[in-house]
Parts: sequence; structure tokens; C-alpha cells
Amino acid sequence: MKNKKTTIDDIAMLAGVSVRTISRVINNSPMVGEATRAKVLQIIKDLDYHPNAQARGLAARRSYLLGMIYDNPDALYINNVQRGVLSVCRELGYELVVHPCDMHSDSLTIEAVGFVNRSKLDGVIILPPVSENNDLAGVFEKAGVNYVRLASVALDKAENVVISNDRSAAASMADHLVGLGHRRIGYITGPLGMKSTQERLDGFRDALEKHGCKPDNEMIVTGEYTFNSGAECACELLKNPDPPTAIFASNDEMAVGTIKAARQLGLNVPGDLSVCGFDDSILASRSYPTLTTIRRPVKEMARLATAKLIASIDGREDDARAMNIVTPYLVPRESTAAK
Amino acid sequence: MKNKKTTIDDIAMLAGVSVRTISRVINNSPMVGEATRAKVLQIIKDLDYHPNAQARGLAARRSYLLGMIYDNPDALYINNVQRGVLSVCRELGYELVVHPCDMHSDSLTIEAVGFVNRSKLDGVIILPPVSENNDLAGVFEKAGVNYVRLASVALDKAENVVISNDRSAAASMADHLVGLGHRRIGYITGPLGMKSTQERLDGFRDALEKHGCKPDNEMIVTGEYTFNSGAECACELLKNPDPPTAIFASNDEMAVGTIKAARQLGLNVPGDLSVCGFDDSILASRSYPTLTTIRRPVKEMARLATAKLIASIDGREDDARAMNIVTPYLVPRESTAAK
DNA sequence: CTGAAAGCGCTAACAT
DNA sequence: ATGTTAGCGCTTTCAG
Repeated sequence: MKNKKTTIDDIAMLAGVSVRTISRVINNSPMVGEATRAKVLQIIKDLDYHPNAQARGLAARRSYLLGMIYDNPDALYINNVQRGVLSVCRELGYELVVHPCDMHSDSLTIEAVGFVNRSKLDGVIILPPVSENNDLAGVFEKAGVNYVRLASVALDKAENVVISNDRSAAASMADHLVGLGHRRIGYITGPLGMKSTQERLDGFRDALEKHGCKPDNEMIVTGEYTFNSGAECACELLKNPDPPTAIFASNDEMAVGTIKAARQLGLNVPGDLSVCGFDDSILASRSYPTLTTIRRPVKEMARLATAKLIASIDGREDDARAMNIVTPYLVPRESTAAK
Repeated sequence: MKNKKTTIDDIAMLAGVSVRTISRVINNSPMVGEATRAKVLQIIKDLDYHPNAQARGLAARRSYLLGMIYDNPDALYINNVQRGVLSVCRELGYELVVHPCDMHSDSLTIEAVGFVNRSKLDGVIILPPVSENNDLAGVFEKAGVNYVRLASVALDKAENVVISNDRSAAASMADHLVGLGHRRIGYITGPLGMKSTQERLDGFRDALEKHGCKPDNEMIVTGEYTFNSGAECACELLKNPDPPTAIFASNDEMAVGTIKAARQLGLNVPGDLSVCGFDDSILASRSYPTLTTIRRPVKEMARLATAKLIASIDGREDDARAMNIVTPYLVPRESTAAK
């Protein structure tokens, strides 16, 4: 790299004080005279000095590195989370190390703990669906690793989770459809093991029940959160003797698949069939017709999670324990219409 | 964290050898007896020992951290690159620190160098369009920072760039359209400053010329690589007294915008108008009709770039200097048809 | 409020 | 082929 990196000693030298003092100003310790601090700061600036993060970490047992663990094919979601996390990292002087993994691997937990130990991460943020793995959380807990999970239910202590209220969001979509006059509404779930699948379905069902139109079991089919599964499930719903007038696919990929299936069956959306999704991914605004969907404040969740994580790292328990729950909201577009 | 981290000394203790030897086996030095190595490895495994990356880095002036610098709104692209980079990182024991930035900021270079110095990164991968900034590259060069750029032209020494041959890809799309009988073809460019814009346009123009149908200037309009700009540019092309029978939008977002515009004008795609894009993003397979486009081997480029970067870091000059150029290829779908 | 000095865990000359 | 030991650059008791 550079010819000769300037070190804390150089600064101490020039400032005519001990390294201890320099260290104090670098770490914003209040126990430094104003004059001294100003002088040191100036010298640091003049020399464009950057403390060596490794040395700092080694001595202080802190790396100023956060990790992000996930196994999610949705690039848009990952990217959104990443940006939210980074915006807070930047403010607070942290860097982000990304770590996709295989959530079905036997060695997931070992691998994950290895990752944080190896890189000496100060904490990790875990994205769904990996975040639903309680073993992983347990291992982190036991190992004393700071972590925050992004989830759709309160599956951990307040300081370890940020929640998206998918249930009430799904309910609001049900309200929307009923409000448009739909009574027979098909629903395509996500994979059965996932919490978000259950939450969204429960929200949908409860809302319909409240409106007095409990859905038949045959109006609820199991998808995989994929485009193709959406198309297949939609066909299944639509070939029912008494087909639905609206289909709520529990994510956008499946909703777009549903639109495709409808088109192939000669149905007009939203004329013959209303379709809606969940996520407000890029597909929603680009599809034809554009998709009525639910927007999750993903970036905001990520910001909250990061702030919370850093609060834990800093030992600010109160901040860390603050309850963080965000509520997604409905974005009406062209794909839903009055019956 | 853990009660008592096991260190290299513990291992040395148990193995009955010196730390130097342990260090050697950790770093795969050949100068260790087979028996000794095996024994040490076993103990390391038994104790689940992970060398402290910070201490290692501090002593060896190496962090095993790579950076990725970008300013690109295309989440899919970023995500693809990221996965490619990570796949090589994983094989070679590196971690990835992500760093979005503002390419129009005055302090871009200062900020970027600060980033690598602060985190003591071993090297960085720069994505387009930031990769087209020669100042940045120059500063890295001068600071002795290892870097590799992803680009569409050879704008640096072989060891510092991996190239995607967008020009020939655009040409093959032109061939495709001409092959379908189209002669009057509209073209929507990207933002004028970008290399990829120029390369794709040149490839398109050269190919058409070769086929003896040089496009009118009015058949070439300037877009912004966005959905809306695509729709607007398409309208402009289509309201021409002698409208095109095909439109080549130089990325998928604009191509989808073009399809939307055509629909609004009552044109059938591909019946009345063939449309094609560039990128093979998720939109291409989800749009209606599905989009004929160009697939860039993005992940492969990222892998090459990472391998090259690590070769530089390791001082394996030959590997680092190997010429890396990938050629995107055409993916035919429903949106183009014979005239 | 400030200073001297002992590590943090590992690597790499220099020996053997 | 293996051991000894002096740092790498910073934080942090413990004194002053």
C-alpha cells in the first residue's frame, strides 16, 4: 500500500501528547481537554490518518463489522435490506459483510457461527426465512453473538427481532377485495413451513370471516412463492366449478403467474378476475396490468434492525429492547376492480 | 463472546510443537512434516479453533476482505455480481464487504480510498458505471490498492479489468431482427455518458450497416435505462410517419416500457411490432409477451474478476494478467417475430 | 486530565 | 523441518 502508513504514534509525536490521549480522542472519550482534542483532531486531519481497524479490533475486541445472513432468492428484497442496513452502518461507522447460506444444510449453524467467529463480527442480522430457524438463534445466543432477526412474528425477545405485521396487511387486502364486491376469493399460500405463509393466510382468513364470507378450503391452495407455482395454483382455482372472482396470491411472483394463467384461460384481468399480490416488488409496477399489492417497508425494517443491533453491541439495553414492529400497507393498482 | 477463546498457543501446547509450526499449517506452508500437519489439523478440528482474522491481518498485513464498489440501481445485477464474487470468496477464504456509493459525489475517490484503507481491504471489485471512472482507478493504482473493474471495453490493463463484449451481443440482436425480415428498426440507447451505451449502439449500427440497412438518425433515440424513458422513447419512435417494425431497447426495463407504449397505441407485440431488450433480467421472463433479450454472463464475469483480483493479491502475475472477456448471447422469446 | 507499559493473537525473520 | 522472538497498531489497566 502506501509508502509509510502514519500510525497513532506519529500523531502522538506531533501533538506532543501520549498515544493514550490520541486513543481517547479517536474513541470520543470525554476525558480530554478541549484544546488538546482540537489540536489532535487537526493533526489527524492534516495527515489524513485513519486508525487501523484491525489493530483497533484486536485490542478492543471489536471489529466494527456487521454480518447479514440469508438464503433468499428474492434479489430485490435482499438488495433493499442491504441498503437499509448500510445506511445505518454508514452513520455509525460500521461495515457490512454479506453471507448468503444454504438454510437446508445440516451444517448451517456451525457454518454461521464459524463465519462470525472467523471475521470477528460484532453482530449479525438474519433475514427470513433463515431468521425462522430457532436453532441458529439459540446457538448465537449461547455463543454470546449479538443478532437481530427480521420476521413476521414475535419469535424471540424484543431485542432480537424486528417484526413486519404481515397478518394485518393481508387482512387489509381482504378488506379491499370484499369492498370491491368480491365474495368468492381464491388464495395462494407460500410454502407451508414458513411463518409468513401462516401469518398472511391467517390475516386473510380472519378478515373474510369478519365480513361473513369464510372461504372454502378448496379456495385455498398451496404455492411455493414462485412464478410457476402461481400459474399452476391459479389454474387449479380457476377450473373449479364455482371459480373465484378474485385471487389473492401471497406474493408478487405468484400474482404475476396468476395473471399469466388467467390470460391463457381467456380471462381478462381485472374485468373477469381481480388479482393481487404481496411485496410490491419491481414486477408489480411493470406487469400488465399493474398489480395491486402490499408494500412492506423493508428498508425501514432493516434500518431498525441495524440500529437495534448496534444498541445491543454498545450495551444500550433500553434502545435494544425497544419494540420494533412495522405494518405493511396496501398499494392499489390496476389488477383489482369491482366485481 | 465465548468464555475463553482458544488461541494458536493452545493448539501449539496440545500438539507439542511451537506456534510457528501451527502458523505454518494454518497458512498451508509446505515446510511441515506430514505427520505433524495431520496431528495439528486434527487438534484444530477437535477444538473448533478459528484463527483470529484480525490478529492474522495485523501481523500479515492482509485482511482476507474484498470490497465491492458500485452505484447501480439495478438490484438484480448487483445481486448477481455479488453471488459470483461470493462463490469465489468462499472457495478461497475471503469475505465480501459491500459498498454502494454516489458516483456523482465530488468526494467519491477520497471516500473510496478511505473505505479500503479503513477496513484494510485486500482488494476491490468495481462495477459499472463507477468502473468507468478513470480517476478512481488512477487513485487506487497510485495507492497500491488491488482492483478489478467490470466493464464493456478495455479501459485498463488486462489485470485490472474483465470485459463483457456488449458490442458483438448487440450486433447479434441486430442480425436476429434482420433475419426476421425487419429493415426499419428503432433503437433506444442508454444514458449518453456510459460506455455500455456506446458499445451497444455501435454494435447495432455496424451490424445493420453490414446488412445494408443503415438506420436513420431519427430511428435512434436516447433513453435513460429506465422503464418510463423506454415508454417515452418508444412513443417517439412509433409516432414517426414511417414507424419502425421493430424496436431494440438497449436494456430490459426500457423494453418493457416499450411494450407498454405499444399496447397503449393499440399495437400488438410481436404481431405489429417486435421488441427486444438487453440483460435478461427477471422482467424478461415475466413480461407479456416474454422478452427476446441478451443474457450477460454476469455471475461468470464476477467470478473471473474475483479470481483475477485474488491472483493479483497473491502476486500471481500471470493469472492476474490473463485476458478475461465474456460474450453475452441472445435469448429468443415471444416478443420478436417475422415481419 | 494525561502517561507508561502490558497485552490482543498471529506472522515472519532469524536461528537451529 | 521446526523453534524463538520481535513486532503489527491500537486499547486499557494502573499510576500520576
